[in-house]
Amino acid sequence: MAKVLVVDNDINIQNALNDSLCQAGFEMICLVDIPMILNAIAQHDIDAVVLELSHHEIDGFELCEKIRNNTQIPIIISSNLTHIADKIRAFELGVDDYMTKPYDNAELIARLKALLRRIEPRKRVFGALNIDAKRRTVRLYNQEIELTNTEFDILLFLVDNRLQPVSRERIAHTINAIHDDTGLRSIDTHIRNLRNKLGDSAKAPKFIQSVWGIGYKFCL
Amino acid sequence: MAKVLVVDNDINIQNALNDSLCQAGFEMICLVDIPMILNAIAQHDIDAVVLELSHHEIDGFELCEKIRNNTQIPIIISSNLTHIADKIRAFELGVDDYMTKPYDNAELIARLKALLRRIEPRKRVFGALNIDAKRRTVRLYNQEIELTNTEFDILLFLVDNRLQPVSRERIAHTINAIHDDTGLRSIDTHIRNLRNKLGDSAKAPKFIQSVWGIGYKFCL
DNA sequence: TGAAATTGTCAAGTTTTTGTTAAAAAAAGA
DNA sequence: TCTTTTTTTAACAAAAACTTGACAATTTCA
Repeated sequence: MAKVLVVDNDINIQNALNDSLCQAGFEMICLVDIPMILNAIAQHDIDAVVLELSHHEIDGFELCEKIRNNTQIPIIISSNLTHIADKIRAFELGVDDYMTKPYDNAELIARLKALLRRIEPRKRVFGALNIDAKRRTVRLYNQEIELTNTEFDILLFLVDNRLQPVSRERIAHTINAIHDDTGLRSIDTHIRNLRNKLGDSAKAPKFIQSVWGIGYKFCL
Repeated sequence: MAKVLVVDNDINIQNALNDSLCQAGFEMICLVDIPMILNAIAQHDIDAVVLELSHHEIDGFELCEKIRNNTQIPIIISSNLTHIADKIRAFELGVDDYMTKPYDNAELIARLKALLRRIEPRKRVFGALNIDAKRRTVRLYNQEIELTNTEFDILLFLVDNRLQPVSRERIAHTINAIHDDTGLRSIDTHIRNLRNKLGDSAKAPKFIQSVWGIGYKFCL
């Protein structure tokens, strides 16, 4: 089931949320340390974030920004701040929903579900292709396929931008924090190896399509 | 810009919403007839729906259901019903957001934007022509048309400067970071190919019109 | 009307980009 | 360290897209 990260240092709220979330079939973890939060998200270990804005130690807006720099993970704000300006600021930072306290946990869960059914986070299933981002495994026709790290990262990146052509530069960025703009052609080789392992071909692509002059796209 | 369908028979709200939406760069239409609503949505003519639940003539919940039977178009509820049960029922019917009156229109717009950026790409629609900038696809009469990169870039540039003539120099700039002012005539060829693919002609242009002595313009 | 300038069209020719392969380089394991 | 795996590079072939130039057609303006 989906795992929700709750960032709130109020123990009572944590407990109440935990009950509600568990009952609704979610898994919940609590973190209040920024590096740990960012790390957990980067590991694809989290499906959604419920974030208390007016935190004691953390600037919630700043944290939003940091999270959005790396991922498009769903974020729901839970806050005492009722001013429109705060809401709008949050939405502009890329937040998906904003609830002002006090609220009914049942509504939070309904909103969470509404958001998750839009995103379909961990379920990356495209026909016979099944990708588990957290475990970093790929199954094709229910049979596991062994990918190298780079191949997996490229596939995930393509899938998360499905139907959109992505340049070799952008692919290089995601698989290699530092890159020197040289060696973009090695991506062609990775794509070729990926295609081979997926039973795909350049001429009649089922999954990865070449986009002339741009790069590649996942076409499912 | 995105087109929002507002389903609310309160004239005051219609007007206020229209002001806010227009200012935010949205286009708005109002419909209160169910067949017309469903038809407009089926035509891919709408990007999002703002739906008043406690309508006099319409059962909002039922309409939600009908809409969801056909499409995954974003739906935001705007309602007097403040009970949790109503909210949850709406979310379970597939609604994306739920605002209880009275609310600040600025918040509605922030939420609308948050939703639309999840749903993805900006679409440019001109009659039968449908351009998706992010996916770099073009549909004419709901049928996809294959354009080369340059053709697509030119079309997008013309569309984004619609009704105003743009010179070959400016077109060349947008499709070619470095250019040497020679070979502007190749743009004529691109235009020709574009017109062919769009079923357009120089003599009786439907989309791309020649502006003698200047260049071309998108005339829709 | 007629000349000059501009645009339309088409068929090459040229350039750019991608596919493929093999081998070298780098990284990871043992 | 040595072996194995993974990644990058280089080279060539193939494919796709772009540009060019010639000529026809059109528009403008004197």
